[in-house]
Amino acid sequence: MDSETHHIGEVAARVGLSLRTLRHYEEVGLVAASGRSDGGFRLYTEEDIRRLILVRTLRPAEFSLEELPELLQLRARADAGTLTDEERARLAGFVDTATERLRLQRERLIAAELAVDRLRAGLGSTRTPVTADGPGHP
Amino acid sequence: MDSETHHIGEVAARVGLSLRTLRHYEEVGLVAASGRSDGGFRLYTEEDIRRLILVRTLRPAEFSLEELPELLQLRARADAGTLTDEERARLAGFVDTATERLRLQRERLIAAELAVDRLRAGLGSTRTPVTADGPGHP
DNA sequence: TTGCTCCTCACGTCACGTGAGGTGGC
DNA sequence: TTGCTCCTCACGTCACGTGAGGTGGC
Repeated sequence: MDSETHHIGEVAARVGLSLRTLRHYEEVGLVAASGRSDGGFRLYTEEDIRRLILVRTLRPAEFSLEELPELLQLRARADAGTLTDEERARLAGFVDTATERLRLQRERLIAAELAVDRLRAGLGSTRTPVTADGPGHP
Repeated sequence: MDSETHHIGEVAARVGLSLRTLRHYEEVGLVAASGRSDGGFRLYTEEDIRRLILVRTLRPAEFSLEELPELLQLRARADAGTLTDEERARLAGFVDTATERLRLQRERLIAAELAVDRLRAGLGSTRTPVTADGPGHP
């Protein structure tokens, strides 16, 4: 069961990452396709895809591709209920770091939205070199 | 008036960018210090600093350092009320692009926050390798 | 005069993008 | 057999980080 596999193009489209990004994730040992076809095509399982989605989802927390494997491993062990005290502390550290970074991102996002709103407002003041007639070409 | 200038260290601290970033922005022609001391120290005016803050604020909209000068120029002309129709259209394009990107960022941020919340929840289930006694070494 | 701040190279890094040239699969 | 998809190099890019070696300013 669960022998359903998928080619890289389909996976890239589904998870919203580029082919190059998927290959890069494999190069650096973050997410590898579980198998290969006889011809050498990468074959991704649904499990692989879930891992890719989790990685993509966590990216705004700005973890490097190098530290994500440990985080994913800790998460798996947490789900399995097999965390040691030390691992629990490590995972808590990741969560704290992520939380703080996301808080910062939210602040910056709000500031950026405000700035763009002001830009749009500046656009609104239709003040093309004012001649006798207003704007609006009938 | 307004002859108040500031050294790069003070500016970096105020705007929350690194020294290297400020120098890089000057290298690529995005924001240059208006002056230099006799000894060659960069001297930033309050106007320079406002420009830096605007750049930093707009960064979540993912404009490249190369396209920001045009955007800032258009904004200045919008404020001055001297936009041509073509410039107004360009600026509107920037605003639309920015708006869409920020919308995406917000979506991703929310997804990331949820994922981190789930990670934290996984931490909560205190289930260290269950022997007869619970956790907590006295 | 002592530090702390600043300077200019210039190479390194991270996360991919972008062809170049070649093959697999329905 | 024709395309479309995939493959592996391998160099390029963007936005800086990180010393190395040297000087300015209160």
